[in-house]
Amino acid sequence: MPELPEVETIVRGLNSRVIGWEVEKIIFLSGHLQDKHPENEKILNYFKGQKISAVRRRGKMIIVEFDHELRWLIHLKMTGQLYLARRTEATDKHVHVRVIFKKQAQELRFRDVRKFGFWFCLKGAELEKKVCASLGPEPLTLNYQDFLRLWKKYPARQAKSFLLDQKIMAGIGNIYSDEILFRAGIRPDRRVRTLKVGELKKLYRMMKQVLREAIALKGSSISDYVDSSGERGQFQEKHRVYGKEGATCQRCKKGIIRRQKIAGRSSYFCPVCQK
DNA sequence: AGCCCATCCTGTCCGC
DNA sequence: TGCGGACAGGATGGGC
Repeated sequence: MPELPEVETIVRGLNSRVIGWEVEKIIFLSGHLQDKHPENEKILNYFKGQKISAVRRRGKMIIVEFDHELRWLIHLKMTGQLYLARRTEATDKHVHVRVIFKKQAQELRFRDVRKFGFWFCLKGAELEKKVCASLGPEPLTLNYQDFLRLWKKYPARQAKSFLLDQKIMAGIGNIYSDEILFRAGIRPDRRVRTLKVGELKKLYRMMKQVLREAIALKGSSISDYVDSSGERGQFQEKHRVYGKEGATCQRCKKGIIRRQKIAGRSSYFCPVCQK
């Protein structure tokens, strides 16, 4: 579900509110998180009385830090939500974790319909090791020289697969890869090696522009996504191709937006003005 | 190396 | 109204 702009929005929202909040109690409401990570159960008590010192994002992962070395590593995958709600507000069967804070009417909830998401506790060093081993650089802080190095390293990849692979760059998912490629005028199945300098520059520029605009509009809400206050994003209104199969292309007014499985995912593009 | 597929899970939507 | 199939913002591991 959430990609970089959505996760960034959640992290910013939490950062503006929960810093210094003291954990009183953590309640796991369903077993699947502990089944996958039994250490969660063992170290639960460790967080009592601890204050949140920072909430960070790396790719699509959320990291919650405390004043000691144990941290939470959270991934929302397809349908995960992480938001603040009043303690008295009803939960449904998809809420899997509740974090109660001392002297706070709001609690932090982790809700996930499809249960693909994870939430577990790691020491800082292990967490950094795990995250660094699996994630490439952040697209928003990547400079053009390093982007060119990545382009040289993966010549045989399809452009879509290049953008989607978290080991190459971390944070872009199915929606934003399509929106970036549309704005760059590049077909998702173009081989990376065939991209000309002008196209590469445009791809780099559009990657940053789309992600920044999406963050400014607090992400895309297609079905499940809500931010840390339970609010929907607005960037879905700016989508030009994602989910628009059969529509006339807004740019060239000639092409009909096509859906095709590329890089294992439904991909939307204009067959006329994306080359 | 890179692509495709199935898999983890639940819900929704569409056609018959 | 029911039923089956396709599909969903992610990531991984196996096979080719």
